[in-house]
Amino acid sequence: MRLTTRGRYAVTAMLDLAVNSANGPARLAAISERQDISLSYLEQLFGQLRRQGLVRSQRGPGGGYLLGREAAAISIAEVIAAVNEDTDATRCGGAGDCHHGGTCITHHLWMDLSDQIRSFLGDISLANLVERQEVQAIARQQLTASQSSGDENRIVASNV
Amino acid sequence: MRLTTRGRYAVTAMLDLAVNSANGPARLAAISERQDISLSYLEQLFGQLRRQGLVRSQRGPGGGYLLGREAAAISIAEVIAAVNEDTDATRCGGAGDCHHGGTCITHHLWMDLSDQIRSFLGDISLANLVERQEVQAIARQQLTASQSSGDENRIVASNV
DNA sequence: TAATACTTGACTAAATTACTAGGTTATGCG
DNA sequence: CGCATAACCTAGTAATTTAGTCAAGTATTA
Repeated sequence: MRLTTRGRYAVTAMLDLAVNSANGPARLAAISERQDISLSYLEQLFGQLRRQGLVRSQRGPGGGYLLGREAAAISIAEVIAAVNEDTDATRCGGAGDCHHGGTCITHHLWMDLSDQIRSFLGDISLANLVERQEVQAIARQQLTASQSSGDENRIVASNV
Repeated sequence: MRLTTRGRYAVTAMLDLAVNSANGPARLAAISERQDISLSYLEQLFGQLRRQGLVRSQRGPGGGYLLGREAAAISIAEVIAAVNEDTDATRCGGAGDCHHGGTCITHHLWMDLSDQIRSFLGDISLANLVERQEVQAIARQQLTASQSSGDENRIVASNV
């Protein structure tokens, strides 16, 4: 499990898609504009997302992308894994002969830790994020109505 | 929070240190040999770890590194953050003016997700890992005693 | 004082990221 | 039909990061 801005772009775009594809496919150009991500870069990412079945595409005018499954059935872990090529080539390619003869305990350990993270992110769905986003948006609107400062108030439900 | 092999190296080395510094400082050369990580690369990583107070160094003959705090008080999140330079420069540097005037909801969302991961990894300590490692080692020994295949049997307690 | 061992900095090859450019297919509509 | 629209594909590229080397230091202790 690798976690970089690339994964963030993917999650961001998928979230945008989840929100904006309710009535018909969403165009990459629109997502690009809304989220300020390079269109061609999005095309690359969505190519990978499509190959993983996370999105479906509709070509031609009026076309665009739709979620491959319902938002509740798409986990953040899947999205990130889809664009990160999962290069888990860890020294000993799972064979366990990575160390001076003995099996490397370290490798196992990290693999397990990695699994923990994967399962953690696997429990968060796009739907969860949309939900949270709406909660945040409402909270923000209410906040804006009562005051006008530009501070960064973190009003966030801390459990996903 | 970035998660790459660099972080894995750091966690691996810190785990080795936790195990092998019980009776006196551990030399980087020994860690390098045991974990098969380049000595000079380790030096870089430990420079950062030391600056964050995660390890203490003892110079001269018989010197080496010790944990900066007890293993139970060092989280995986800290170790990873220490070597990853925490480049969380996310488009809008926390100002919230990243989008076409409006605050980018996406940014907030990702920040929160990132916080979730951070707190998750923050709850796992080096001591937890050592503990698990020992459990695994015992399980492996027992396994080896009963059979002699070279398969990858994952006998792992799934809760950290 | 000499050996040991950490410290620092500069430097490098390879990989990855983020992005651009330019083309090709498919599809709906006038 | 033909044209605009959109996905799709490929190649290349600058910037950054990773992973590592090399070569000098500096501090400590036997």
